[in-house]
Amino acid sequence: MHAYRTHTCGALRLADKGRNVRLSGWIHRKRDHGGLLFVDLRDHYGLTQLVLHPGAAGFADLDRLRPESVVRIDGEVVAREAETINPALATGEIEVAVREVAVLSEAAELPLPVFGEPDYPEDIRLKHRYLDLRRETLHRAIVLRSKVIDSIRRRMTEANFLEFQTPILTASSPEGARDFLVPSRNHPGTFYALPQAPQQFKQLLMVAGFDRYFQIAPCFRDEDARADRSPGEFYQLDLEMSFATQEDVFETMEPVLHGLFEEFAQGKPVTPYPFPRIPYREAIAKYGTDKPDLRNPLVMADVSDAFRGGGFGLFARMLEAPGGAIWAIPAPEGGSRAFCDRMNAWAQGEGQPGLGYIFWREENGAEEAAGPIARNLGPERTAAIRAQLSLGVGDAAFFVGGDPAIFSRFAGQARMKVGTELKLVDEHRFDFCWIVDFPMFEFNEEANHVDFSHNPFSMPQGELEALEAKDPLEVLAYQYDIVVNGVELCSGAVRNHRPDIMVRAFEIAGYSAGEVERQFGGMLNAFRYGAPPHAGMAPGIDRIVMLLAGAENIREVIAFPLNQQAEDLMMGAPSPAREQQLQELHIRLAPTGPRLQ
RNA sequence: GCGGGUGUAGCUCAGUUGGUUAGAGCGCCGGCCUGUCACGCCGGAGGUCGCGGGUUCAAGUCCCGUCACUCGCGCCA
Repeated sequence: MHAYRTHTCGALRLADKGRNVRLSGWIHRKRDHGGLLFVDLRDHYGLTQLVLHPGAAGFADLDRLRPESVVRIDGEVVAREAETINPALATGEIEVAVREVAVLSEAAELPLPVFGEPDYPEDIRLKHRYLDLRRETLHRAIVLRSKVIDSIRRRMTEANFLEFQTPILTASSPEGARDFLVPSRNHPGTFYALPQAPQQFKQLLMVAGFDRYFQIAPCFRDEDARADRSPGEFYQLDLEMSFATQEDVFETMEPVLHGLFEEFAQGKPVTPYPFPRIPYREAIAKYGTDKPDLRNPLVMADVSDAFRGGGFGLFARMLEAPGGAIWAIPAPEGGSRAFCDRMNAWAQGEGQPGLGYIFWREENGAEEAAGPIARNLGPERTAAIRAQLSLGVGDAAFFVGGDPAIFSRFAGQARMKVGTELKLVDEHRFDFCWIVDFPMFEFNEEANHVDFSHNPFSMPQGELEALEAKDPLEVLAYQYDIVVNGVELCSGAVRNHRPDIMVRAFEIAGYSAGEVERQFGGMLNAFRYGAPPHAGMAPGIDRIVMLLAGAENIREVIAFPLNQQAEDLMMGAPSPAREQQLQELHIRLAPTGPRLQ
């Protein structure tokens, strides 16, 4: 007989009745009736009920042991009486009558319960992560993560991608985040950087002729955490394709992402491909954000014309300022004073002066537009707005005005708030879209010069000609994001593989050719010996799993996450270095730094 | 770095207008119990009300400061 088990705790069925079996696992829960003891034995695979009578060998052990102790038992599979069958359990038709018990590992009193999964403080959960991971929801989420990654590998390999490893100890790469640095022992005063992404290496693999690359790539960025962004490290499905256009990347990855989500969506519908492609400026205008949640059907509209020179003075004045605009958020079936007041109060809570509105109702048999804006604007203009937004009696519209560059973000929040409040957002869907045509440059007001708006290594649309001929702020890039349910999964781009175009692009952003050469000489040189046009992207693995697991927090899909302060409470990282280590690394700490005695 | 929220037993939380000895459920410890599966019943231990200061006859409760946790902003393509 095997040293620990003949079956797992999820395996036994009625057909096994009469078998002598050996099981090992954790004591999940005990129900002690004095003259009768039930024990739920748990392992990765499931739960099996053990039953013991007093005097049975091992009764005293199981009676005494605390939950989460590990035992091995020998016993006989017996059928349960009809009225004691537990339909909630896969093994619920049987139980194991225990003959013998071996105690493999006794558990001390638990710092957090495994059974029942009550809310527990994060710091305790993280400090005892191995216990937390035993709990069913977290255990399931980590299993899901493993299966998702397995599915990604399979799909990428089927699409003719090869998986590569790229260096962890490397040089600072051109992403904009703060680097994690690793001091060099052999080269005093110098540092490796952990990769923020394998960006340059994957491009070099294309230059090296490998055609299609992917990697489940660890990425390191020393930036602060968010609920959907773990501090320090995260994983991306990093990929790159040679001789590929933007459209080629979309066509290749849409089946992969669609198939992946469908496989794990548990019946929730996933956007069929081709996914919608929404230009950046259109996304801002319609949704107020470059990561729109398309489960929300509301689309905003520019209603400046209806207000220009009109009787509603506040908005009319805003429109006189250069670039001023008024946007409307339609609110079908939101046409009540109570709802409009509630939205207005919400806006004030968000630090806004308020949220203007019109709502349409029937009063004494006549249709009427209500609210202060309608009163001041007059019936003609109010009717024009209603027509433009295709609204009717019982509906409302909300208005945001000023400089769209400033208010668009809030308008987007208001769109989501209205959609959520009116229950227009279908939670049981995965809605994909591409955001395309990002501007190559933006104007940095503070520094008073033109900056790259996203990745400086993207290919400008129109290439060198566009850079020479156009206003830089009008140049678009072959740069794209993929968005699911309002979550930005990743961005990607057609890369700029032409040194001359790169030097010109950097020049526009105020960098000299010499500086570009100094900082990115390695990659530029590579492009001087025959580089294929190439493009790629890098969806975040943690966020994909989060969406598929329905998790609110990214720590729920990472086995051993750092806390919000980027500390590992279990292993005690970061920690001070020993004096000898510092000496070897040629490092002397500033007086404020922590010291290891 | 900034803003919001939270902080009372190991955990989740209640605690009235400032007023006697700060409570409940879960967990823990002990006892009883032969069909439970959130087993049940009885009993017990467990509190610097985050910390510091202030107001008051009296502070868990009011005020000021501070710390921790958390969500967001900045930052992060």
